[in-house]
Amino acid sequence: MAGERRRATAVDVARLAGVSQSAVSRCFTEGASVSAETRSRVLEAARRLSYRPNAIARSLTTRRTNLIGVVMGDLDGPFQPYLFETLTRGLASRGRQPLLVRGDPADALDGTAMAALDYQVDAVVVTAGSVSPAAIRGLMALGVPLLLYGRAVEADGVDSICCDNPLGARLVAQALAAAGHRRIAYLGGRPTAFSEQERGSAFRAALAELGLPLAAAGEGDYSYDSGHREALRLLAGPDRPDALFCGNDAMAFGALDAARTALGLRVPDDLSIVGFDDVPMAGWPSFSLTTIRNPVEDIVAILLDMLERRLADPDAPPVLHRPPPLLVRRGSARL
Amino acid sequence: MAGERRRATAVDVARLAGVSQSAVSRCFTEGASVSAETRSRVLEAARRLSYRPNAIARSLTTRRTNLIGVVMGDLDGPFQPYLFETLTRGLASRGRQPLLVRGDPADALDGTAMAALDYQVDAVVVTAGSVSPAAIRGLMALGVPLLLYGRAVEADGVDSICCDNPLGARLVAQALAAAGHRRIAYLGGRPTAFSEQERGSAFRAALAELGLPLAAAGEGDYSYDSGHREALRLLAGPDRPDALFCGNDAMAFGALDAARTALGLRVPDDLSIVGFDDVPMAGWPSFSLTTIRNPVEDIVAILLDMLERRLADPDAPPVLHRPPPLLVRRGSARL
DNA sequence: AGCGGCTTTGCATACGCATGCAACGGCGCT
DNA sequence: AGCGCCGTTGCATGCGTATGCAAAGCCGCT
Repeated sequence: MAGERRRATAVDVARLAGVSQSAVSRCFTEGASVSAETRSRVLEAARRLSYRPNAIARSLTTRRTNLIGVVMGDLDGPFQPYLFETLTRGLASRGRQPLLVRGDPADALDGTAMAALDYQVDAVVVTAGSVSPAAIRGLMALGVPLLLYGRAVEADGVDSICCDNPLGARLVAQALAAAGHRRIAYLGGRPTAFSEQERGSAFRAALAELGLPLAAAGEGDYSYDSGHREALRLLAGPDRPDALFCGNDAMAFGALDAARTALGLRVPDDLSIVGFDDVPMAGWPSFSLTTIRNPVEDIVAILLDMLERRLADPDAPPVLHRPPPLLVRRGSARL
Repeated sequence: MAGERRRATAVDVARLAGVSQSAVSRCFTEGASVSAETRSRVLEAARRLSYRPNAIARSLTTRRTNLIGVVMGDLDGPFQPYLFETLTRGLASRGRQPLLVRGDPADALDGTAMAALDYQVDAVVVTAGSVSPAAIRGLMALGVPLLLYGRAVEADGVDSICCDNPLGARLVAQALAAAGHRRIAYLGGRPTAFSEQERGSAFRAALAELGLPLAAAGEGDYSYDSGHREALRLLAGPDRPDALFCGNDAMAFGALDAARTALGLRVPDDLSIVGFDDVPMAGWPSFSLTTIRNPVEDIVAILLDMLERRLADPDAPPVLHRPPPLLVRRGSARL
């Protein structure tokens, strides 16, 4: 019963059920022509042999693996796991298998990573924030549908969805200005990240439009540690900023800890801190982080629809979605 | 160049290079017999056609997919992503592809989850904390090597590795008692989880040995929210505990927030809080959580060795590892 | 009874690759 | 020159499944 050395094949089932291998195959193929009696005989035989169709062999003839390559970077911060969780659940619920492709280190996709694509994935979804443009081109050259999350690219057969970063940055600038902050600082993430490029430049532009200078600027890497470190630097000087906008929540948490614990500042009385993403942790009382909500669930839902559409018609025109983010007011900013 | 409708096959490469398909295959097979000249001609042709061997087709004949099924539950807490990250990196570095199998809901593996196993994974690694014993048996019946993380099971062809939970729980009990705590409470995780069963009973036993009563007990589900909720309940009564041991870090964070923010308690002066796992966040100043270190990196390293060993010899005797955890003293407990 | 149309079935083949086997060629040896 | 050996190559086949095609069976109809 347990631990057969060799898994049963369709031929084994066919023999047991007294039918041809084709008949067995048809019993496991949606919409194939089989009589009710044959089907039940076959299914019974299959059950007795614990037979399940070999997805690998099947995909060889159908030219569909049902595998979706998911390119992602580190799961270090709180955001990536949240996104990954949502995405893989969604894929599973649509009957697709996520196949992990590790990215990030050096922003390039090395051999090990690309090896995953040898499994003939039906499509590739890129969620890693900083995959180099060269790597993206490499993926495009693969001749496989490509879905990009978190960046906007215009190219044939490439769909992308990316929260409206500039809008999010503007919302923060306007809210801070309206609340009377005058010495506003910005802590950016990894400069190679698309989201950083959009958020940083839009925030600067919005401040300029409002007639406010940028009091100080730091460069982190989207990690808690970098947020902590840069906040210490930005807040140490004489003209301490009265507000700090961080490129993501993880850095905002680091900044929050630095401000309160290391510098003894009161948040939001002495300093307003605003993040970006609204990860689940942002709502924890320890942080109560005011932030921009990156509507992950909505985005993933749309992404999955885009995926199905693209799989159904590889030649469909490329699509770009930019869902709007939202300012979530909690306790870390005086707004 | 970009976006060929059909990927090049070994036959295409063979034609271009003027050799047989076998020769092409051998050029991509480690240790096969090919002359230097043929190899370079073939590799050049392969490059021009962007040819990469089809891993699916290859596995059909080699009977090895290089895919490792990874059964995991939610990535909600801080621990699972940390573990998953470490594990998938390790797998990738050994040239293996993780194929995700979603578990948890109802502790069972539903059809969608099992479908992943139709891809002929070479082995299955279970990391989900609460997969029902029935589901485990189902996996064993698959006839595929099974590696269990976080639980101990004795069965042929099943290896397991699991941090020494009883030892961890004892360390906490002893440290709390030695520091003079007398009203010690315990907040357990999901009762169906193996780790909870070990931690809970060992903690109770250790307290009893030390001659201390269990001041109060709560039942959470390993989530931050449940930690918050149960802490409020446990700490509300008249004889407030002076120490609280939580079944994992996530619940400890929730308890910490509840104690400090909602109840206005000073930690560790009014109340000591100890967690289990030592996730990266535990070191953040906001929490500075005293906790038991679950040596994830070491465990994954051992797990990967066990995996290789098992793949090399499916009939090797089963192995059980119980690496010892360690008490990490930070600021959340008066020890 | 005879016929056309529909459903069900099996046969044969293809999917892309790895590999056993035999054939071939070059080499050093006697 | 003749022999045997080894490195290299191609041929043929098999992995487990899906599917086009034709044969077979069944039905209701005239």
